[in-house]
Amino acid sequence: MKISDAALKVGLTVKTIRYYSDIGLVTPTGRNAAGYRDYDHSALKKLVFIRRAREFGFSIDECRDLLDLYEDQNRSSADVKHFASLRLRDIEQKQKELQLLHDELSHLVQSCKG
Amino acid sequence: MKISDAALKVGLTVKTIRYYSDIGLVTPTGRNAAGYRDYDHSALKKLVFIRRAREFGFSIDECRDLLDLYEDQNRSSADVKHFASLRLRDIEQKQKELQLLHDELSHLVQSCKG
DNA sequence: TATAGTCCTTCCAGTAACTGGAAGGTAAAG
DNA sequence: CTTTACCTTCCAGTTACTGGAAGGACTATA
Repeated sequence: MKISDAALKVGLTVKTIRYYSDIGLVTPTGRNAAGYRDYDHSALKKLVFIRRAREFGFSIDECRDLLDLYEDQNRSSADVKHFASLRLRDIEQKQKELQLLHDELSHLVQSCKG
Repeated sequence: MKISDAALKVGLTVKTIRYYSDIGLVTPTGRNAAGYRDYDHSALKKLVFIRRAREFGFSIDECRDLLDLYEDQNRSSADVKHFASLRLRDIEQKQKELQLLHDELSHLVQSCKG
C-alpha cells in the first residue's frame, strides 16, 4: 500500500508518515521499482498506535519505547514492561483529566446564551 | 499569588505561564511594586483550563476561542457556542480513542513476558 | 547590616515535531 | 502523447515551548 492510501487509512498526513520514515520510527515495509514507499498491514497498525500515543502527549522517543513492546512482546525486557505500566497509569490519569475538560466545556456550552 | 506558586497550583511550568503572558493568552492580574507578575483565583482557573485543553491537542488559538466562552458566557456569540459544541464532539471522540489506546497498551503489558 | 541563596525580570537562542513548498521523476486516464 | 495526480528529496518555516545568560529583588541567617 502506498503512502497516500496509508495516510487515509491511519488518519495521519502523507507528510507526517514520511517524517516518521525519515527519523526511523516506522520505516516502510519496502520500496517499489520507482522508489515509492510501501506499507503493509503491520506497519499500518504501528502508525495507528503512534497516532493515538502522539495525540495523547507521548513523545516520539516514548513512542519508540512503546513500539519495542508492541513489536516483540517476547523479547521485551522488564524495563520496557515497567515503562509501559507507568504509561498506563498516565493514560488513566489522562482519562480523568479529559472527563473534567469535557464536563467543564459541556457546562459552558449549556449555560451560554449563544 | 506569584508565578512560581501559580505554576505549582495549576500544573504548568513558570516558563510556560510566562510564555502565555507574553502572547497575551492569560495575562497576569497585575504586577507588584517590583514588577513581579501576580495571578488571582480566576487567572488560575483559566490556566488549568488551558493546561487541560492543550494536553488534549487544542491549539493556542483554539484555546483563545474557548477562553472567550469561558470568560464571558453572556456575551458569547452563536459562533463561539457553535465552535465549543464542535470541540465537545472532538473531546468525545478523543475519549473513545484514549480508551482504545488504554486497552491496547493494557493488553500489551499483560501479555508481555517482561 | 552584610551576605548568601533563591526568587523574579527580560531577551535571545535552541528544540521537537511537524508543515509548506520547490524541483523533478513516475503512473494512470483520456 | 499529454495532462493530471502522485511520488521522491531537500530545505526553509511554524508552533509551542524550553534553556540559559545577565541583572534586579526578597528572605533567612550570621
